[in-house]
Amino acid sequence: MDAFFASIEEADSPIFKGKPIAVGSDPHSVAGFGTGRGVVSTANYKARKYGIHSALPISQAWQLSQKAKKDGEEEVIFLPVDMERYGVVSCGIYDIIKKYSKVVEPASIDEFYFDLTSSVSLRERSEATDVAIPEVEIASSPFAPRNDGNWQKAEKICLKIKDEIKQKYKITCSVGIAPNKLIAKIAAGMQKPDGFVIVRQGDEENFLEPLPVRELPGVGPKTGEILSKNGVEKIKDLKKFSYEDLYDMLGKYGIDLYYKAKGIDDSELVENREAKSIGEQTTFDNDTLDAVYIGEIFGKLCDNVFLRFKESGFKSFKTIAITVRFTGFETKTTAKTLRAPFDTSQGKHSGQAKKEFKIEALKLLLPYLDSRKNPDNKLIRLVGVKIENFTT
DNA sequence: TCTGGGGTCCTAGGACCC
DNA sequence: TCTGGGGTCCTAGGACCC
Repeated sequence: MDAFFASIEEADSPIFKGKPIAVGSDPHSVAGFGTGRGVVSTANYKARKYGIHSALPISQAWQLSQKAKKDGEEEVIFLPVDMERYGVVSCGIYDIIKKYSKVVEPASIDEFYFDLTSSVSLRERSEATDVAIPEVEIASSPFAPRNDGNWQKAEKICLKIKDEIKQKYKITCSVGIAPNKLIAKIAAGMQKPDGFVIVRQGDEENFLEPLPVRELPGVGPKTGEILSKNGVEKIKDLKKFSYEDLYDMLGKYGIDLYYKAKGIDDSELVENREAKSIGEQTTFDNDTLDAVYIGEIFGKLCDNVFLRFKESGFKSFKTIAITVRFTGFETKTTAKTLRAPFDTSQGKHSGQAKKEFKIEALKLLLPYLDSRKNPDNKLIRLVGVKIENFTT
């Protein structure tokens, strides 16, 4: 999906239409200062023109908005994240895709992989084949849609899906059609927003070669830096190295990269991923060592995590982990795996089980509030709690 | 200058077992 | 006094993704 959160807000509230929007934490705009300490989740394209983008500190986004206002442009509309709403839309999009493909993998709240090899013949019998093929122009790209058999049927289905999503939710998405997930993902990102890119069997390497290596999923700032120091800027440059070279450079991940650079990816679609952990964390408005205040917030996090776990359908978990982040961003974690799984389903009143869980979690947190694990009395910026190792 | 919140996966070292 | 090799589980930290 394109600028998913911001697009939904824009579609839901006509008064926002055409205005610059940043969805994220509260900028705390008071008396001419933006003091909020979160980041931007999603900015729509209008706001991106101001230099506002995902993960930008909200205070900086606020500054950019103020500057734009001074220059006679529109102020940015800052909106809180409404996950529940986005989740509902995400499910609706899944349902639309599911009509056209038997195998759908939700990769995140706004990304889906779906397999059209098996459903193309299915669609011959149904409505997608009745859709007129719109003229699709991909500016002088060698990867532009062409007329050829099943690829064209796949193309029709994807155009239909794009159209249904646009009709129902008034938002756009970008689609990549390719022989595997790796290429499809990169292709989908190539022409955002409202993009549509097809990379056929055999074209994978030509498609990848000129792209910056950072375009490969999994190559982030650190790996990018290591690669850059070894003279790798484009995906093409990766091919100068044997996989032994890449293993020496990056460990096991180097082997992955060796194949990715050649466009090779045989990973299967995963339709139902089970959660492996459930956690919540909060950054305080002001760093603090106030045990009562921290305890209160931490207790709420525990309550939420416990509730979400009960809703998950799992019965018990084995590991509790807590996170503490100090002023200066130094972050510590403590985990404890219980001898017996923590059973939330039976044997006790659920209120009792929750209380016991909170006590266990609190035992892990407390040393950070006093000299045991915080001898310098550093102020705390964030606390979090997470559970993992689930059993049914 | 400041750096959210929800996750997944990997690594390294230590404890422990046979 | 000097000490292998295979394996599992656990903890802490880090890279990465949306």
